[in-house]
Amino acid sequence: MEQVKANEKAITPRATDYSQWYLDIIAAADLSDYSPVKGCMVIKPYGYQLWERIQNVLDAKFKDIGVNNAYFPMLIPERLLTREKEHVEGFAPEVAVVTHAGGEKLEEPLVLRPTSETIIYEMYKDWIRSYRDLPLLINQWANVIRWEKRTRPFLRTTEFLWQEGHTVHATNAEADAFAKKMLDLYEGFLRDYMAIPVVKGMKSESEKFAGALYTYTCEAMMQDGKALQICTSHNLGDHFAKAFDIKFVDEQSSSQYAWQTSWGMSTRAIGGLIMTHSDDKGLVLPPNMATLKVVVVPIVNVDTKQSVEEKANEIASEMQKEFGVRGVHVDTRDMRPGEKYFEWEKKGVPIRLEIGPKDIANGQCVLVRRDTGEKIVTPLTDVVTNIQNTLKLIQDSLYNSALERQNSNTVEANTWDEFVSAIEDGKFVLAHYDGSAETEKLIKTETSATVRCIPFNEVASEGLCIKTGAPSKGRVIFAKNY
RNA sequence: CGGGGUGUAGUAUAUCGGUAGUAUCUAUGUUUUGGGAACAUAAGGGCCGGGUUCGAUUCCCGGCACCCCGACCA
Repeated sequence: MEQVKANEKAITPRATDYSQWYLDIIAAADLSDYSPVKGCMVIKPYGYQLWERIQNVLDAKFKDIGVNNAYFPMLIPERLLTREKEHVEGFAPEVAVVTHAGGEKLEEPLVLRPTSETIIYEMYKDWIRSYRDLPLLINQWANVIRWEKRTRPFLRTTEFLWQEGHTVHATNAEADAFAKKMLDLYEGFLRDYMAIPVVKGMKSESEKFAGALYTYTCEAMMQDGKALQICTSHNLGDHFAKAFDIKFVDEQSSSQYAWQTSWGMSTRAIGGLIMTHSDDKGLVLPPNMATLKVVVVPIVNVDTKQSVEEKANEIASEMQKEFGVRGVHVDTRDMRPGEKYFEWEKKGVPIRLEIGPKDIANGQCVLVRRDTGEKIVTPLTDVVTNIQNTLKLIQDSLYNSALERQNSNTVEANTWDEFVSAIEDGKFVLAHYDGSAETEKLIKTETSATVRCIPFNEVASEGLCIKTGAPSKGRVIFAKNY
C-alpha cells in the first residue's frame, strides 16, 4: 500500500526518463491538458498565467522600441502562400487547408496560417508608398497551425500561440541590424525574466527560415543536454518584397524594393522554462515569471485556527502591498500542512512562508526557498525585505546554475571520435563543418546531432570540417535537439 | 509513414474463461492538523465490431484510439 501511494505522488526522476519527467512536471503543476485533436494542447489557467507573463513583458518591450500591435486573418488564400518559392516549399508539408465552408466546396482553398508573412505582406504592399512610411514596425499576437508529425506539449504542438513581428526597412543593413536588435531583446527577456541563458547565433543554410536571407536564433540547453531553439529573428532580405511587390519611393524619387524582418517567440518558451529549472519535486518558477510569488501556509489546529490565520492574513496583506494581491496567497484550506507544501512545490511557487503558533509567540516565521529547499527563520518585522532579497537570490541563482550547466556541458571537438562521444554524452559541441547540407545530413544520420547555430563570436574562426576535412569558416554548435 | 507497447471507474492499477478487486479522486459526516491524516457511508468500470464457447473483460481475428522510439519539424 505504501508502494502504491509513493508511485501515485512521485514524479519520474529526470535521470530515469527525461521525457516522462517532463510530462510529469506539466501534469503535477496542472499546466495543460491534451485536447480531443491529437497534437493540439489545452493550456490550463496556471499554465496560461505563464503565457500572460511572457505577453505582458515582451509587449511592453516591443512598444518601447516603437513596435505596435495589429491583427491579420487566420485564413490565407492558397495563392498567397505559394508566392515566395522557398517559403511555400518549406511550409507545404505542414499546412492544414480549409477546402469546404458554408456547406460548399471552396473555389480557392484557404490555408490555416502556419506563419503570417504572406498575408501580412500582401497588405504591406499597399501600405507602403514612400521612404516616409518606413520603417514599418508591427507585431501580432496570434495562434498558428503546423501539422507536425510528432508533437510534445508546449515544445511542439499542432496549434500554438506566439507573437510574430514583421518589419519593413529601407535598406538591408537597417533590416539586418533590426533583426539582431530583436534577438538581443529576446536574449534580455530570457535572461532577466525566464532565467534561461542562451547561445545567440546564426542558423545554417539548411536550418534557416524558409524564405529568409539569414535566421538568427537563441538556443538554450535543457537539463538533458539537448538544445531548444527558443526564438528566432529573421533577416528576410528582399525576398518577400520581390514576391509581394513591396516597393517604396526613396529620397531620390526612385522606386526600390523594401527590406524586411520577422521574429517570434511562442508557447514553446514555456516548455523551455519547465525543462531548464524544474526538479524531481516539480516545477520551479523564476520569481520574475511567477504571478504567485509567496504562498503562506498557516499551521493550525482547531484551537489556534482563528488566531494564526488572522496573523497570517495580516502579514499577507502587508506583503501584498509590495508583491500585489495575486503575488501572495494564504492557503487556509482544511488540509494537513505537508499536503499543501507538496502541492505548492509542484506548482513551483518561489517562496513558501510557514507560520504557526510557536512562530507567532517568537515573533518569527519560516521562509522556504523552492529552488534550494533552504529554510530561513525570519523575524516578522523583516518579512517583506527578506522576501524581496530572497526572490532576487532565487532569480539569480536559477540563471547562474543554468549558465554553469550550459558552460560546463559545452565542449570543443577536433576529431571525429571526440565529436561522436561528446554528442553521445549530450553536450553542446563546438566544431568546424563545411557548411554543406549533405554533410549536415550525414552527421545527423550518424550521430543524430544537428547544427544548432553559428555563435556570433565564432563566425570568423577557420579550420577543417570535423566530418569531411574540407576547409571551414565559422565554428558551429552541434547538439541533439527538441 | 516505419519499429515497439497499451486499451478495465475521473486517475492509477489487479485478478480471472463463470458475481471485476484495490488505491486514489469525488460527495457526506465525525475526529484530526509543524512534511502527503483516520474511520464510516455513497457514487463510479471492461474501446468498437466479429469469431470460438453453455458462458468472453479474459482466447482468436479485424478495426479504432492512445503512448513511447524513429523519420519529419527552415
